[in-house]
Amino acid sequence: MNFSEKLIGWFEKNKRDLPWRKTKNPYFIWVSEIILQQTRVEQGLPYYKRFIKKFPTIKDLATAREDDVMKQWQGLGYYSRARNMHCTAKEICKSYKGKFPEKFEEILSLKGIGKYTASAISSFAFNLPFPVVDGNVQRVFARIFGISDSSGFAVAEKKFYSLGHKLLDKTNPGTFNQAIMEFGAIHCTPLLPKCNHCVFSGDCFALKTNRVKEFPSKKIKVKPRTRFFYYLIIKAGDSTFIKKRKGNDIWIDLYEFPLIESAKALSKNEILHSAQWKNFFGNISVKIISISKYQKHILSHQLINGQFWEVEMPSGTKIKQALKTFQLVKFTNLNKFPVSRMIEKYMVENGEGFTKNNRGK
DNA sequence: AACCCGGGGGT
DNA sequence: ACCCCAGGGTT
Repeated sequence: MNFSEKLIGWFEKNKRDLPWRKTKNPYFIWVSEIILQQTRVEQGLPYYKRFIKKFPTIKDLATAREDDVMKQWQGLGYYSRARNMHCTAKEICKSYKGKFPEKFEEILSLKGIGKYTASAISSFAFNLPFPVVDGNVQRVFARIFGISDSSGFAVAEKKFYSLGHKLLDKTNPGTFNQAIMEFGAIHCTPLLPKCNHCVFSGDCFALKTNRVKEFPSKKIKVKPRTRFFYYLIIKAGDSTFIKKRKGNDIWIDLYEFPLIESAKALSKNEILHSAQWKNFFGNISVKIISISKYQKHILSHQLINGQFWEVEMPSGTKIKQALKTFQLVKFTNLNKFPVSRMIEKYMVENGEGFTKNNRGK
């Protein structure tokens, strides 16, 4: 048996029953691939079901409001994925009459679709012979063939794609690609791979040399940056101020409360005398209703300490220019706006009229 | 080529 | 505390 026969033999016995494996609709496959980038199947599955129900066709997605698209993504992370999908849906309507392109180069040219996703869609939906190389495939290849180059670098990438092209079953690329990723995801796992009963046990370099733990070689990780976010929940009757995040930072296009940010922890006094506080309130005396404990919010690359201040401005206060750049929104309407997990968690526990995003189970 | 972008779950 | 995940865009 060759590589592909062993692999697909294993796949047919062990594959999971997943909704995107039952369709050839390139739009559904695209949605699933984007959701599953850097995201586990169990976490992405409810989002996938909700997303294609809310936006059943490319046109539905293209004509949706940005806030509605972001709301569907709320809590998933890497929000540029949602922005890029929205943009690409519009592009497909404009340049391809709403029909998903069927050529690899066309698919690859779309925003948010790189080499991996273009290969996945091409092979799954159109049975084109492009090998997928994701984290799973790299781990499987690294172990079986003893590739010690650190993944993420050009040399390693060339070796992985070269192997992929060589081993790919050209008569059935879609099944081969799904099989090798599934094999990495549930058999040749990062920790505790099931080497004692493996179809490649006779071929695997790492196993034969008793060096499974050394493959794939680890990449150097960056030290996360620490930040302190002080969010002001300003009570103005039954309303409060929010604004969409912009710029070149995390959580772009999600909404948040007026924010005082610092690279180090600030005391209550430091906040009350900060330039940012004065920018919002000037010298008027604001009533502080409550100050929450720090909420630690961990991202892969940042550690954010969030603190929520509930404050009330004296009635009849003239609103400073800084606050005029915000939207005044009723507490009961906060649910309509996509927010980060950190804000969602706080509001679910303490906010008025805010319920958890319905993301299934 | 290096850096940036979230969040969750496993160990 | 550390690991990893069906990666892609920007600089």
